Amino acid sequence: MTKAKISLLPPAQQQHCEPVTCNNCGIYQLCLPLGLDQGDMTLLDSVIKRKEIYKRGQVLYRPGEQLDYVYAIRSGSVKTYVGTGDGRVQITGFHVAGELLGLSALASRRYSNEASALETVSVCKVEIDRLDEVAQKIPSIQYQMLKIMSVQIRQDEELMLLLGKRNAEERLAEYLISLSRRFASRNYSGTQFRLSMSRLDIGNYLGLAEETVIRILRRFQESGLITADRRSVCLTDIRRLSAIAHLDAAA
Amino acid sequence: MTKAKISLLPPAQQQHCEPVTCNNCGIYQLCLPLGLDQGDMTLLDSVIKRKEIYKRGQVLYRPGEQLDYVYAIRSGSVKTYVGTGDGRVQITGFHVAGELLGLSALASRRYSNEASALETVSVCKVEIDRLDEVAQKIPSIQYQMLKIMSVQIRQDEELMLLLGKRNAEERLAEYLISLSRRFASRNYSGTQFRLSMSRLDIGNYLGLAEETVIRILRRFQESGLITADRRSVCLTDIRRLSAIAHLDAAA
DNA sequence: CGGACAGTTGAATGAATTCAACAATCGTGG
DNA sequence: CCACGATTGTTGAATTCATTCAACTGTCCG
Repeated sequence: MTKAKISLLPPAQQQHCEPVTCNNCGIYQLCLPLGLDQGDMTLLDSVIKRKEIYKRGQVLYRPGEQLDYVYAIRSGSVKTYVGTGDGRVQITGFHVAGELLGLSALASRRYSNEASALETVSVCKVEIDRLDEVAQKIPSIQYQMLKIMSVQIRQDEELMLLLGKRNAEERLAEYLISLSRRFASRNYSGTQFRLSMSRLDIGNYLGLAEETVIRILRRFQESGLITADRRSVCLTDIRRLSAIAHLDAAA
Repeated sequence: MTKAKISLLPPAQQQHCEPVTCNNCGIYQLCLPLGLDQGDMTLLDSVIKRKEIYKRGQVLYRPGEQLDYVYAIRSGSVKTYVGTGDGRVQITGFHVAGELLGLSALASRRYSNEASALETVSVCKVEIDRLDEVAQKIPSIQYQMLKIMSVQIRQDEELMLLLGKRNAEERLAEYLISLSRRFASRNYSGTQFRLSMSRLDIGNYLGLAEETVIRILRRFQESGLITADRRSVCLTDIRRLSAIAHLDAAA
C-alpha cells in the first residue's frame, strides 16, 4: 500500500447495523432497532417532524428553552455544553451520526445544555409529544430510550473520571482512542480520521488549555505515536497509546 | 438565640412530598409518585425483593457484575465511583434517601460503577426483571425511570462543569450549597448539617486533594462564610457562598 | 488580497498537589 | 471504661504540571 497523504473520511457512509427499513431519516436503524412491524413503522413515521440542516456554529437548542424536539443526527457532528453563567463553558458531549440529542431535558421539559454544530450537520427533529404518544403504544421504544440514556450516563462517568483523575497525556490519549473506537464501530478507519473539533474545543472538552493540547499532540508525534497535520490524525501506535490512556475493557 | 454547639441532623425524618401509600419501602413516594391505583400498587409490591442493611464501607454492587437489582435508598447515603484500573478512582455520585441506584447499567445489563455505603444505609432491592415486566403494564413507571435518568444526566453535566472549569473555592462552595438545597428540599435544615463524606471523599468527588479541601474550608471559616467542626457544618452566609459558587437558577 | 481564525511556540507564573510530620478523634477489644 | 491502634483531619514547605500571556505563522474564505 502506498502511504497516501492523510485523507478525509472514507467516502462510503456505511451503516454499522443490519439493513432495516429506513424511511425519511436514519433514526430507526440506529436508535430504535427493536423488532417493529410495518404498522409500528408507519406510526413512527408520523412523529418525524422534518429534517433540517445546521451549519458549523449554528445552535440547535439553548438551555432553558422548552423541550419540543428530540434531535437525531443523520450526518455531521454536534457538541453539547453547559456554562457557569460568567462566560466559562464546559463541553459535555460530542455527538455523531445516529445519536439522539435532548433526552436530558425529559424531566424538566427544558433543555439543560446547549447544542451546536461542529460542521454542517443534518438532523431529524422528532416532536417529543408525539414520540411520547407513540411510545405508549410501542413499549420497546421507551425501553430503547432508557437504554440510550443509560449509555449516556456511562459516558458521562467516563468523562468525569477523565476530568477528575487523569493527567493531560492520559486525557489526550483517551480522547484519541475513544474517537478511534467510535469510527471503527461505524466502519470508518480507526487509525486515520479527521478531528471535527478544534484544538480549543478539544481542550475545553478535556478540561485543558488549547496550548496544552497542542503541546501534548506534538509530544505524541515526536514519540511516534501519531501523525497529525491540523485536523487530520493518524494513530500509528494504538497499542502504546492505549497504554498511556490506561483504557481497559468496557467502551 | 444562644449559639449552641453545632448539632446533628434534626430528629424528625419528614418526607418532602405528599403522603402516599407507602408499603414496605419508600420507593413509591419518592421515585414513582405518578397516579397509580391500588391495583398498580399491589403489582408494584410484587417487585420489591426485600430490604437490606449495609454498613459504612460495604459495597452494594461492583462494576462488571450482572445487573440483578435496582437499589432504592430508604435511609443513609451512598457514593458511586468509577476507577482507572490502576488504583485511581473518581466519585461520580452521592446519593441519599429516595434515590435510585444502578439505572446506568440498563443498556449493558452490567453495573458500570461501584456503590458503597457512606454510613449505615437501608435499601430496597428491586428485581430488575420483574420491574421490567411491571413497567410493561404500567407505562408511567417507565416514564418515571426516564425522568430519573434525565435528572441524573443533568447532575452529571453539572459535575463535569465543576471538574472542568471551576477552581477549588467554587467547587467547595457549590458542594456546600448543593448539599444545603438537598437537605432543605427534604425538610432538613439547609444551614446546618452533617457531612456524610470524609474530607478525602469530598476532595475526590470534587477533583481536589484532601488538603485542599481542608484549606479552603478553613479559608471559608476565616471569612465568616461557614462554621465547621469536623463533620458538622453551618452555613452562616449562604448569599456570599452562592456568589462564590456562581450558582444560578436550575437545580 | 486581506482579515479573521486556527494553530503553534517559548517564557513566566501560579494554583493546587505532594510530601512529611503531627494532632485529634474514633472505635473496639481487653 | 479505658487504652491503644487506626483512621481522619490539619498544617507548612517544596514542587510541579498545566496555565497564562504574548508574539507569531499558516490557512481558509469572502
